[in-house]
Amino acid sequence: MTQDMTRAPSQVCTYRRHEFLARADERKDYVLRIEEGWAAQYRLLPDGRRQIITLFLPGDYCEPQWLLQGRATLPIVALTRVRARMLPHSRIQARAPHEEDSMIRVLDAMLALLRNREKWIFNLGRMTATERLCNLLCELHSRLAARNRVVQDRCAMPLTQYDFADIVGISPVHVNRVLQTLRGEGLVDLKGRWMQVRDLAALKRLGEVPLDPEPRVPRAA
Amino acid sequence: MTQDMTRAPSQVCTYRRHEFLARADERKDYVLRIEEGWAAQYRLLPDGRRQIITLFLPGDYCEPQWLLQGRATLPIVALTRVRARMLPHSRIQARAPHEEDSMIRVLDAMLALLRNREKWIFNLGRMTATERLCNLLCELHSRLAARNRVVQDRCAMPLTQYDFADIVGISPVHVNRVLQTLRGEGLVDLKGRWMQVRDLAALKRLGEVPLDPEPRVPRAA
DNA sequence: CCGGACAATTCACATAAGTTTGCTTTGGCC
DNA sequence: GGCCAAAGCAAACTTATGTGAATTGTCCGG
Repeated sequence: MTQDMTRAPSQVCTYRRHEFLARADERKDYVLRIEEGWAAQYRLLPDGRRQIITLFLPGDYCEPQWLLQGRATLPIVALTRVRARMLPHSRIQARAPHEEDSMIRVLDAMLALLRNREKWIFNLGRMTATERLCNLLCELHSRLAARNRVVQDRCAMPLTQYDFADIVGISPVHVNRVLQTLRGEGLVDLKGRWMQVRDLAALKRLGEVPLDPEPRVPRAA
Repeated sequence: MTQDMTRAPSQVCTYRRHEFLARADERKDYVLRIEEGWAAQYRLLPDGRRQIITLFLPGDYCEPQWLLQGRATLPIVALTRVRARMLPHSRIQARAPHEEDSMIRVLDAMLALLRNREKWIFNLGRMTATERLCNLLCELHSRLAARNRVVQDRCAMPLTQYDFADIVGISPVHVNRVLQTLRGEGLVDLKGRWMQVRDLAALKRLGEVPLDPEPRVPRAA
């Protein structure tokens, strides 16, 4: 009864698809580490327009901001069945810096996710539909690869074309058009919850445009 | 010679329009607090496409991430003549929590700017050109008002229509079209580096769409 | 007071992407 | 194994926004 709770095994929780990991303005005294499945943080308008702001993949901390703010700001929904580990703040603070789930590590992961938003803003503002989708596919591929979830250029891809649409800010119909083209050109193959990357280099050429190396006086084209 | 440098008067620096406050990958051991003028953090493509990621207004810390990362990631350029105060890390760390420029305060300001990106992502992804511009004008109005820089519904507005375009992700020509309309409808008047808000309520109705109050299963329209 | 550069404006036209609708396929579940 | 809802797909049509290019306005410095 008097054992150190900060060392006790952490609680695992599961969510079904479309279930909420968090609702707006909900109080939170823990952080989730996704073990399995995908989740998304989003904003939704009464007229139905939805924009996904953050994607959480296996291995991601969801949502580290809770550490600093004590509550969720935006809803988070499970895109698939999700298994996650609950990490109470006390537990995180008790970890030594080099340990897993230590404060620094969690904050570091948080910064990485936040830095990524710069890229998303750029994408939404200045890239064409094709570029946005290629960029997203590259991002997912590399994030999954970093977690050893890509084998032989194949990885799970649980996003529906509606999900894609709400990430890259275009219509579902247009997502379909673009994916058809990419498939036709032999770049990627999305089929049955799986993605097969056939030509990663080409995909990167289309989606990961190089930033201007030398700073010039910035002006619109 | 042996006085406490963390209490010495901080250095003030000035930049002319189009001058860089930071370049990509530059090492930084200080944070700037903008005293006067506007600056922008952006990404630029070789083909000329530019997207502004963050706007820094008087009173903002620019760029707090430097505190945690030790270097800039994206270039920052002065949109006007800028006067800023240099706050070395050592100086910030020496401040007590309740003091100005203390670590908590700076980090807090950082979080506010980062949280704002969620709104920008939504805007770029799911709002029409008119909505985006109205939203931006509302944001600027309220940020300036918070710093007591709005008098009688009038405030400085140093952004060119090219700048607007690179913030809300549309073409300069279209910015012009939309602003004409807004002026014609008596909502706002942009003229000669000044903005006059004639109908703030209407502007908010157009730009600050309410988030969906009750979480539903999110789906594209 | 003038010249030059930058900013705003306008117009005609091009096009990427949205909308609507319906059909087909897939896949989870009883 | 078959049913049903969800997801994928397709075609026709509409539209918001982009492009290119020329004109006008404004302002700062010499």
